Amino acid sequence: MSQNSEDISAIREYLKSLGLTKYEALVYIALLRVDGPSAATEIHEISGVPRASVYPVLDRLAQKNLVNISNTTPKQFRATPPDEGITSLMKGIEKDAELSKEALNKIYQKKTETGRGNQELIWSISGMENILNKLSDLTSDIESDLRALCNWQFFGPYIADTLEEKKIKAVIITNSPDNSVFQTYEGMEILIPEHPPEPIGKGDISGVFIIDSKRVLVIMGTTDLTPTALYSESPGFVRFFNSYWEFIQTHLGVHHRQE
Amino acid sequence: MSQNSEDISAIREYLKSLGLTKYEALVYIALLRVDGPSAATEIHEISGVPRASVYPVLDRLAQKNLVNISNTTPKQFRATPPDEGITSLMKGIEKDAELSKEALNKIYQKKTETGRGNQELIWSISGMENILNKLSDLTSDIESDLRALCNWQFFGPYIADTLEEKKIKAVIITNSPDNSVFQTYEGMEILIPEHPPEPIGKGDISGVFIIDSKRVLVIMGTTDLTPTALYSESPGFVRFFNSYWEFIQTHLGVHHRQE
DNA sequence: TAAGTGTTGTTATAAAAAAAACAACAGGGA
DNA sequence: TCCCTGTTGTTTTTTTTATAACAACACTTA
Repeated sequence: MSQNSEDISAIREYLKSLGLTKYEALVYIALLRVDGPSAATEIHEISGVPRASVYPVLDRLAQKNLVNISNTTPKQFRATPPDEGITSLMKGIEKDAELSKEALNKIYQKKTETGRGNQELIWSISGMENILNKLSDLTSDIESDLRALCNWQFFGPYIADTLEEKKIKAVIITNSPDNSVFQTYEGMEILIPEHPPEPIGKGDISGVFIIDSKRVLVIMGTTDLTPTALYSESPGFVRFFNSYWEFIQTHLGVHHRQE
Repeated sequence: MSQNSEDISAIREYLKSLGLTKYEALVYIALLRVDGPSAATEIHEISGVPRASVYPVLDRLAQKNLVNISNTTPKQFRATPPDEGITSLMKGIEKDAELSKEALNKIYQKKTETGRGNQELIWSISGMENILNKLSDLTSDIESDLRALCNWQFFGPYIADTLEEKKIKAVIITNSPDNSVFQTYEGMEILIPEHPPEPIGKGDISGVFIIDSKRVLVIMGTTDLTPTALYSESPGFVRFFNSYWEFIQTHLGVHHRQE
């Protein structure tokens, strides 16, 4: 067995997300490593979990359908295969997700019609995943047009994919990663300035997305730090980035234009 | 607001499955209840979470994409709509589930071919969900035939649905819930004894499933207790329930036969 | 057959970690 | 000056981990 402790730590983190304690994860991993069913003492030896603690841990794993028990003397324990076990765990979690969604929507929907509120605020979003989720939400609600300034590498293919079906008019100012061909659709225009503004030119995870001329998402990040984004419908904010975008379009010289 | 503390406790349990602490759940629920964005002090008042604790909680919720922050003075906080927020949470969990499945399968697969092991052991399965999962696994792996003795109400439609496509020969001894028509398929035979054995006759959650004449699942439960099942490939176990089943078939008199 | 030893399963207790709860301080704005 | 906001530190509570102890059972040996 070439299993090392780094791998086991990583697996433990994944299983922690699925609701397993450290001991539960260690015991389940140990059972998956052995050939056939095992007794508690053997599990203790392989997993490093104290022998007396192994018993309640195995009971909890059985409740979670990750272990089967044969009531022999000594008891024998067998791991549920990962595909079956993890699927079983996920079923329970998905059910709770569904129930919480319903219950929370009941609370939230009472407010939806009344609170249009606060176009004036600027919202921070942090973490690449959260940012991409927001971009996804915005593009799914898009009505008429998109103007963007961004790295093609990080955002280009996604935008082309997403907006092609809707026939949304899009103008993208972007860098040229190399002389490769851009995937576009009719109605999508690509502008490549001779001297792209610095974050774009440097290949950072940056972008300005102006949706329907009234909503703006600005992504500010570098390839080595956690990116942050700002989102707002505030007219001042929109105006600022509108003019920023227009400035880039008109003053930095367009080196290449592709439709 | 007619929200009571029972509802909030239930929602908290669901959200706990999704990895939220008590305070995180309370704050998110509070934010969903208010009209538009709120300041930290207002959240404290509505949620009952101590004011000083609200800040780190809100930071963590923002990391989880459940809250957006506007860095005004005082800061304003807004809840992500439940659909979007829960979906976002689930994405992370599903990713961890997938990663753990892959990593665990790597460990487990090294053992699959070598360990045929322990047809002799009898495995206990407890909880209706876990039992149904096992039945599902067994029926998806079925090769030639099924004999069963069970309540039609609990198991009949499932079996008919599942095995119809495979054209598996099945013989089911069951009770007659009333004079309703059984859903069957060609190759599935229904036997209804005049005096069904007691658990079956009483309508308990009981059943004997003999799969391919070499694997047996026995479900023992009543409608008011948590059911337990036994599963084994042990020849002795299989022989016992084979003969039990044959005895029922030949001695209790068949009152009705339907193909 | 009885005694001794080792194993198994269970429960209780102690220690550590995480979450909840509370206290206090500094800075900013009215 | 007072109040609010944001932050940090400390204490308490809860949960998990780690350890200790006991009873019962099984096996071996004299």
